[in-house]
Amino acid sequence: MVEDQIYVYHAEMCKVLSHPKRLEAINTLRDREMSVGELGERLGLAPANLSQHLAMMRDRHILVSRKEGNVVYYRIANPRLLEAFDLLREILFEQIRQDAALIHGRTD
Amino acid sequence: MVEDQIYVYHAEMCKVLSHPKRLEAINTLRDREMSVGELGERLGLAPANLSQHLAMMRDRHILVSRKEGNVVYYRIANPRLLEAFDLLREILFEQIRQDAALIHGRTD
DNA sequence: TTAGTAATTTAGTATATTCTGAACTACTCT
DNA sequence: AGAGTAGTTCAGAATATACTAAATTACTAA
Repeated sequence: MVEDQIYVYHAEMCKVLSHPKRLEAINTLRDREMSVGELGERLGLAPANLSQHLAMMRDRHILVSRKEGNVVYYRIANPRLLEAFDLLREILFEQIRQDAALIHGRTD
Repeated sequence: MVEDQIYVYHAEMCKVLSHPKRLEAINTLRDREMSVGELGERLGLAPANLSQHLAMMRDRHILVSRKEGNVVYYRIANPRLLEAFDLLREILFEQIRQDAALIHGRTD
């Protein structure tokens, strides 16, 4: 079925989003593009490792890059992805609050 | 940092969502709860395999289960998760349309 | 042209995920 | 109690992911 392909594609996108440092990279690029060097410092990742994460996200069209001289800048390809990022995060916070309330015996 | 933990938690959630059959299960449970047997038939999964997927989603509070006699029913724990599911899917469709347009030389 | 810098690619190892079949648990019905 | 059914758990093999260090590419500037 062609429907199956949607699930595969959807799952692949989620797989890219399923690493803390990739999520942090996306969130760090929220407002502006950034060089690989600067991003590496902020995330605390070795250049080779970061480069692999970025290539993966570029391949999935999550990020786009441009080169200026010696420096490569990455930015979010589609700002709408941040909507999905924020929504899921909001749902998670809600869930964490509920779980915490359960542990502390609250019902509100 | 405590901020790091959010990324880890967010990433773990995405990891659960990063399998086509798990996504299909979520989408199949959208409107009503379903027994493991019925779900297995719909998804075309072996009982052992499905059971593992379901346990994983239950552990992450994506699904909840209830037992009635011999039969176990699963349902979506938090309907808001479907909002995130639908939003990401919508973004993906948009992206696929754009990629297709590029291949076919359109600019609209 | 040479030395240096930014980023990427490659190769290898360690770890995690997925799936299968067999064993097991919990329940029903006779 | 015994046979049957629904679902789960366990053990393993196959595959995929993540990270590291070393080699490589593309560029800049002396």
